[in-house]
Amino acid sequence: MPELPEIETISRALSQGDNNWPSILGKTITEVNILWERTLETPSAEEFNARIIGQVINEVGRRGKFLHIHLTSDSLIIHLRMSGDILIEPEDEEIATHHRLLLIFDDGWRMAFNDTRKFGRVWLVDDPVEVFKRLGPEPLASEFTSDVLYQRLVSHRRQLKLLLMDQCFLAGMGNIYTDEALHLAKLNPLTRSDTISEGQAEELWRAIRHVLLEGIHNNGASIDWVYRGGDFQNYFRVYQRTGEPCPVCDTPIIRIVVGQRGTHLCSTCQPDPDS
DNA sequence: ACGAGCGCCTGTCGGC
DNA sequence: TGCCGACAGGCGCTCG
Repeated sequence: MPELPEIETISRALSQGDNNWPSILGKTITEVNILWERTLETPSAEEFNARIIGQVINEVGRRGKFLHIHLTSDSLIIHLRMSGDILIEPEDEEIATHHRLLLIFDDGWRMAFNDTRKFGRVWLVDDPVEVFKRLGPEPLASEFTSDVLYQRLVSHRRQLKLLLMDQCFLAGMGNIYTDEALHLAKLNPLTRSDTISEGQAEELWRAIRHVLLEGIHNNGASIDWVYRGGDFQNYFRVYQRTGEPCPVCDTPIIRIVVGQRGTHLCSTCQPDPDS
């Protein structure tokens, strides 16, 4: 799924409420329904049940692409992977086909983790660092400066696209926002990270922050069945626009494969580093 | 250190 | 119509 802007959108919708549901802050978890056991990364189903019941939701946040729900004494951490979504619904509603985990609250509402492809994972831990320890910087944090990005880029010799999508390098970028940022920065996805200039790193830094903020502003992107709240898909410059004109120069967008992921670019704006 | 290949899953779409 | 491969917003693992 969902990349940083989509998780941020969901996080805000959970803590503030939205058109379809109230805020979940202050609700007490009274019952659990585990519909696909492998959704639980840790702990076991039995321990999950025993530990989470009775805990109150105090805060909802985000780290990279992880949703972080702060409970009375534990952290409930959710990764939506490719097809996950979170919905708040009345507790007596019929259970949808792809619901994998339900948390039932004390006031008639429940939280559903819906995940068609079953790649999503949930952790219940007392210390969130257990899950977050390997993550790179938050791209929207003030500490993540253009110079930090430059230093990190030149300390590796990797293709830009693969590095930007590596969550240890930077937390939150996925296939869509990486393609969009590289186009905005006029950089080819195959460019080796150690060949980049300070000026190019600054352009890339601006582009990353620009596309992420643009995504958040539009409540994320909605594709197919996945998170249906946002509009950003209407503003894609290159992603899934193969054959359509580049918004900058009208050259048809091409699709290549980088790291087994479909990659969209303009061959004029983002010339191949080897040619 | 780096990147390719594969597994994990379900669903849709286009070609034959 | 049915079948079959390609592809889909992610990531962890193994293997050169």
